[in-house]
Amino acid sequence: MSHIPTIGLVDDEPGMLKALRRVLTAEGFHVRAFASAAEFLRGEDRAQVDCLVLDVSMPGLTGLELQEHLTREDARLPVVFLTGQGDIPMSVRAIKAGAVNFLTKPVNDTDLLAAVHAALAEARRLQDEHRALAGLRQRLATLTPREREVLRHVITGKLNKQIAADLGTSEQTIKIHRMRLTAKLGLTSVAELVRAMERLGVEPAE
Amino acid sequence: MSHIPTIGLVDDEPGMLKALRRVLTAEGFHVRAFASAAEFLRGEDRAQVDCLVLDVSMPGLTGLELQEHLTREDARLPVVFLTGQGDIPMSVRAIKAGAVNFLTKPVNDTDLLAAVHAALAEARRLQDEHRALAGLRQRLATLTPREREVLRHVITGKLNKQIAADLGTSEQTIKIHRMRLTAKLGLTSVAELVRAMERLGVEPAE
DNA sequence: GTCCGCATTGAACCAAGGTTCAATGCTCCG
DNA sequence: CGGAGCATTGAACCTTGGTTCAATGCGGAC
Repeated sequence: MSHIPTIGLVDDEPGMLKALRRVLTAEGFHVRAFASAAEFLRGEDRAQVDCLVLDVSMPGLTGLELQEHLTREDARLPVVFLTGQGDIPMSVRAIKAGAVNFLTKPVNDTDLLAAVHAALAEARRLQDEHRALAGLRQRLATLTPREREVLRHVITGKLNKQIAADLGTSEQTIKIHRMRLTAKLGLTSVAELVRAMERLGVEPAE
Repeated sequence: MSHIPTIGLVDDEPGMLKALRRVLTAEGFHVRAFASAAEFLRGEDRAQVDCLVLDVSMPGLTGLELQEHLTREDARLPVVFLTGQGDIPMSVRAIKAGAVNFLTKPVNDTDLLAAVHAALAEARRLQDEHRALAGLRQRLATLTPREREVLRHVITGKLNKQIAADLGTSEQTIKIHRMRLTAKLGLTSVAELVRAMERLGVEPAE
C-alpha cells in the first residue's frame, strides 16, 4: 500500500467485476480482478493487493474456502464478502473466520465503499504491526539453535545454573550464549526479552 | 456452574420460552426464563446463569442492546441469538460483538443444543481464565502504593539503581520494596512478574 | 497518646548475572 | 586441506540482585 490502495476482486460474473471496478476506481482505488479463487491464488498481481472483495459462491473454490486458505498465510488479507444468495449461517461462518463484512447483492455503493475502507484500515493495522515486529524477527533469525534454546529458558525466568542443568552443559556456556543473544537482539533486560518474545510468539521452555 | 449448567432465556413470546425450556431441560440443563431484557437485568437469578439464549427483537431493549450492556461487565456471559425476523446485517453485527451463534426460528433442536453447548464451553473457558487470575489479582491488591510503583518499574526491565533514581530514593529501599512485593505475589523472577502483570493489565513505567 | 502499617536507610554478605581473555572440538563448505 | 561458524569450557573480575540485622520517621486507628 504505497499510496493508492489496490483492491482485489474475485467473482465469476464478469458483469459484477465490471460494475465493482467502476465503483472502486471512481473512489480512487486501483483494482485487480480475478474470475476465480484459483486465478487469484496463482496470480502474481496478488502481492500488490491490499484487501479482497470476494464472491461467496463460485465454481471451484468458494469464497469461504479461499478465505480459509488465506488465513493460513502470514500476510493476512482483510476480506469483504459479497454474495447473491447468502444466508445467515454463511455470514456467521464468514465473520467468525475473521471477515471484515458480509454484504449481499445488489450492493449499495455506500455500503460497499464503507466495507472496503474498513478492510483497508484493517490492512494498515496489520501491516503496521508486521513492520513493527519485522526488525526484531529478522534479528531473531540470526540466533543459532543453541542461542534460541537458551533464550526460551531465559524468558521462563530460569537461572543460568538451572538452564545449564537442563541443557546438560556448564553455567559459563549459558552465560556466553546469553551474552551473544542479548547482543544480537539488542535487548538486555529479561523484561524486554519476555515482552518481545511474547509478541513474536516464542514460547517459553517447559 | 457448579455441576448442572443454567441457561438463561430471554424472549417476549411465552410460547417460545416454554418450547425452549422443554428442549433444554430435556437435555439436563437448568433454565431461567425472562420475558424481557429489563427483567433479566434486574433479576437476582441472573448471577446463576451460565449462558444466554436471546431473542433479537423484543419490546424495550433488543437482544443486541442487551448484549452490548453485558459486554461492559467483567463477567462476560456467552450469548446465543435466536430470532424470527433476522437478517444478514443483524447477524454480522451480533457475531462481531462476540455472540457465539445466531440462529433463526424455527430452530432445529440439534442446532440449538449445539450452540448452547458451545456457549457453555466458552463460559467455562472464561471462568477458568478468571479463576486463574483471581488469586493473583487478590495478592496484587495487598501491595502498598510504593510497592506497586516499584513493580511497574521492575517489569520495564530497569535496574534497582535506576528505579531508585526515578523514585528519588535509595537503591536499598528499592531492594526492600522489591523483596516484599515478590514475596506477596509469590513470583520471584522478573520473567514471571512480566508475564503475570501483562495478563493482569498492569502497565510498565514510562 | 500509643500502636501499627508504611516508607525509608545503612551496613554487610552471599548468590547470580555480565564481561573478558584464552582455548578446544566439531561440522560444513569451498 | 583450511577456514568459518558454532558450541563449549575455565578462570578471573566486577556489577547487580537478594537477604538479614538494625533502626528511624510519619500518619492514621483505637
